[in-house]
Amino acid sequence: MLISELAKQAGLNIQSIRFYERQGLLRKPPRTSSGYRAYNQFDLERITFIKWCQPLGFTLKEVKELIQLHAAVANLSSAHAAPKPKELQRIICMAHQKSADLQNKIKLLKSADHQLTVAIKKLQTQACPASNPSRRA
Amino acid sequence: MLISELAKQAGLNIQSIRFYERQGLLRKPPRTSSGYRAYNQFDLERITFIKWCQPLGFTLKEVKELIQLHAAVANLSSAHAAPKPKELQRIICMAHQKSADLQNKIKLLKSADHQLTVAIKKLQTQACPASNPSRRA
DNA sequence: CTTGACCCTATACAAAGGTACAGGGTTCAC
DNA sequence: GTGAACCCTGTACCTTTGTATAGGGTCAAG
Repeated sequence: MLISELAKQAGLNIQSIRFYERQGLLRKPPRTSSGYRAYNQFDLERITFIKWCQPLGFTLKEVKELIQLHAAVANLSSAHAAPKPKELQRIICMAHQKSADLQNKIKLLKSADHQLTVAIKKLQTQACPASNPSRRA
Repeated sequence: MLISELAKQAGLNIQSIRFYERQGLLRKPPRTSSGYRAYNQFDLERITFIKWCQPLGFTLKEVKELIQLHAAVANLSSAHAAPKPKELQRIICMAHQKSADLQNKIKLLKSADHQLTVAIKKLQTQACPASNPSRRA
């Protein structure tokens, strides 16, 4: 799969793919005889993962860490090339940190949503003062 | 309150305050006779609000919209200067959109956190294979 | 009446995350 | 064998969200 095909399937543009490669989020792919990047399904999945992470508020740097984390877990399953204990501890620590961050963010978002919901109710009372829903609903 | 006092109380630097003013997130404050910006408690609260919004993933542009929203709701309470119906509808619509965004984001974050938790468990099994907690815990 | 700690404007720079363009090679169909 | 549609590298540029710096005015203490 050449770069434009990957871009099309992943829904992002060619420049961004090369940018991700420079940032170390995508591997340096093998090249065809004429020097064209040759991608596979794995690269597409990687981009899908990156695009999933971003709206969650992870920076590309953090996504890179998550990819390492994922690789470490995958290695457990494949039962070879397990990381050294120290490295593993670092990854676990990072994962805990990310989890705590996520939970905190969830809490804040819930509170924000609650406040927003209250605000909407107030606004709607104002918007339709004639039809008071509390009377018959 | 001069700008450095506000900066200190709000926990952000002077340049950022002027930047927010340029972006329309803070009002253009009245000036002293020598041209110094004169702030009050309202400005401090505004900054507190901005800083609360940011970790929730709102851009400054969105925060600006939320401020409009908040102003609209505040006007309801003070029972004067209520916005025209059309404007009010627009604000309600925006609020609904934001609420939907928030709920979606919460869902994604929960799913992400779940996956992370699973990953951590797997890693910990690997990290301490000798002490298997499922045996006695 | 000078010195230090403020304030002002304007402009430049920074990091993140892309996006576009210039200048040039490759491939394939006609 | 030439034109369109690809690909390459390198570099420049854009937006967001600030931070820093230059050049200069203000104010209060000593």
